[in-house]
Amino acid sequence: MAYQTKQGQALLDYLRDQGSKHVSVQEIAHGLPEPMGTATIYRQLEKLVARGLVQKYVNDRGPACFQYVGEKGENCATHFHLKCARCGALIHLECEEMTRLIEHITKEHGFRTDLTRSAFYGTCAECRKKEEAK
Amino acid sequence: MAYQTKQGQALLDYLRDQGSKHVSVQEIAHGLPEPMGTATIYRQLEKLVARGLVQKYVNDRGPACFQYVGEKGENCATHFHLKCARCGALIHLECEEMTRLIEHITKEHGFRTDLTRSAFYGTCAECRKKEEAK
DNA sequence: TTGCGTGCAAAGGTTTTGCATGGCA
DNA sequence: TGCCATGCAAAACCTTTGCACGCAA
Repeated sequence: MAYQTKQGQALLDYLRDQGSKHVSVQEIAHGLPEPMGTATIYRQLEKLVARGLVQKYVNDRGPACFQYVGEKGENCATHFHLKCARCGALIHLECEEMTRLIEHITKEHGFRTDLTRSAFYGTCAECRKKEEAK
Repeated sequence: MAYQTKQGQALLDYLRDQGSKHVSVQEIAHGLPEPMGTATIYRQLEKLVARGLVQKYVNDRGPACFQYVGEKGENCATHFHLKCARCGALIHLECEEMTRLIEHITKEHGFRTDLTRSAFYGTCAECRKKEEAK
């Protein structure tokens, strides 16, 4: 049903190499060892997102970013993300308080949270220091 | 420093009438009593967002949405939002557990969360029922 | 009178789509 | 061989910008 192509493989390899970094389609196009059509990148990414291997983030400005999150449920579905609106840093948060809250929301409010698609936006510790220094 | 124009007033009135509903620029253009240039809508919205009266949400697909949130700190900065990825419903959540978590993140992780820009994405109670019924 | 706000049209950038061709199974 | 994937170019879309004119202060 789905063919295995060298483009698809190259893209997945590339994303995996980036670790938890967020990359845009343009960055991908420049970073790939072999040139690849933009349309192909978009179409492949769509498949990877559908398979749950890649996470898509949309930004207020500029292009969307993509991040490799590994096999389904392997990592980013079990913890939470804090995204700094100032420097763009993505902080992975694994803490008990968080887990407890998600459970609370599921049980008391009937809302099933999708951790791979949710994040808190705000200011990270680093940037807070910079702001206060001003 | 900032002029008061009838366009600006009309836009604010319109948004206030929509309550906590999310509307796109196109919906605004169609909903306003008097026609208004698209560029003006965007420019006015930018100002309202900067003033904290309006909140902007970017979506995976399609145009961004805007929501009236009232005077600074009046309401949506004090509680949290759950957004259903299936039906688009926006649920306003005011609960102690949530407040406690935000405090925890601020103190223990040094991250200052901006509640007006953060939301949990997932499936609401209504849609979960529908899914289970299938 | 000053200069910000408006409206139109054009530009800009990102993402999608159509279609002929290429390559996997 | 049958069909999905690719690539190119064009289209579609949302949003921003330039510029002349209008209007608030």
